Amino acid sequence: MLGGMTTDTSVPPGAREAVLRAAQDLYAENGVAATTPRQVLARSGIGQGSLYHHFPSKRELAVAAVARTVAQTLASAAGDLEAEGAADERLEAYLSRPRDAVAGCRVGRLTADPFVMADDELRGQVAGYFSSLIDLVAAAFREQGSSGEQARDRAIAAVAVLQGGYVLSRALGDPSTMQSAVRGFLALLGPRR
Amino acid sequence: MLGGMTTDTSVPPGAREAVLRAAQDLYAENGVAATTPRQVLARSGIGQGSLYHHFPSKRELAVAAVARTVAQTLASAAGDLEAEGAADERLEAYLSRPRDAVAGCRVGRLTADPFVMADDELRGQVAGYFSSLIDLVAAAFREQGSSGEQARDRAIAAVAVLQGGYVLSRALGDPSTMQSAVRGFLALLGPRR
DNA sequence: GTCTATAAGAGGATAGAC
DNA sequence: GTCTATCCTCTTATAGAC
Repeated sequence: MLGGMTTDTSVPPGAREAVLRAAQDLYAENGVAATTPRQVLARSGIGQGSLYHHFPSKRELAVAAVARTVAQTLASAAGDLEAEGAADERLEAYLSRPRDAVAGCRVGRLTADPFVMADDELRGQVAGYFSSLIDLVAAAFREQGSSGEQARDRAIAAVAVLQGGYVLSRALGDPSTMQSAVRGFLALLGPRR
Repeated sequence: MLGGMTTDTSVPPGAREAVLRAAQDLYAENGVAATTPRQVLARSGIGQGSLYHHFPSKRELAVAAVARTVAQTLASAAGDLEAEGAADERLEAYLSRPRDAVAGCRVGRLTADPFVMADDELRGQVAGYFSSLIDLVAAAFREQGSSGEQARDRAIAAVAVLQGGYVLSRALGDPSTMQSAVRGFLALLGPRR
């Protein structure tokens, strides 16, 4: 094989690629509902009709672009959580890794997006992301010694701290708020590891 | 005095009141950006020009409606956090109180709203809410024995768990996810109280 | 496949009668 | 103060030439 297809971002541009990347970036900035096809065209540099040649509607574009964002974000998390080494170190590495907190979470913000929440498939993509992420984190907690229900509650709390950290950093315009949230959570977790 | 003015919701309707309440509800459902003046008119039952008689623009309506939501939500939190009794019990009561988690946080969701984030005053209202809320929670942690920086980190983590709990409950369409997040956090907090 | 031009509708706001 | 009617712009999507 000559490289994966779903998440490879280092490929010759191409119109379809350019459109998808522009859409992903614009969704990260303003969400799906507020992003117009015109904006996607302008940023990707292609012409009017070309967008509708590759994607029949705004909705189909959103499905494709959100799928990529979900796959990329999940792969990145798995990279930390399924790395080699002790489970507690992997958890700490994942939770405290650098994040552009003021920009917000590309997936989490979609839970407030009316266009996404009104569409079953888009909604399902977001649900799938968090379901998988929680499973990954819960597996690490189980490995580290927590058992069953406790591991799952801790995993959900951990992912919530990150998502809430994004919300607070964004609200306050302060990247350090995410760090405080993670530090506060890890301190509680720490003593008994 | 005959009752407070800023947050009283039990007052004769009146057009301005009806408009504000309709706007607050619609913002909770779809956000500010996606809520049209037409929708506000339809839900409040008033006529077209009447909206613009009370509020010069969509933006001014948003400023007034968001101010009310912030004041109400903060007052509700203060009710729990500044009640009588032990600080740890007030914290637990606040964190585990019933919430419509799948609906999302009326204030937190605004951090993903492009209309809000593009406007300094609206953005400032959201920042003020979280700043005050964190202060309230941090005060309780300090009272309960945590000191200085640790109390603040814990407060930020606690508020993040709630905000992230809303995001996860909404993403998964499952109210129990908020409960798991809070349970996971309280379990870590519990042993050393 | 890509472009320019354009149509149908919704969004935000205003005019002016009552 | 409240209503109906209306205006202009932007959004989404399509048509059709190249």
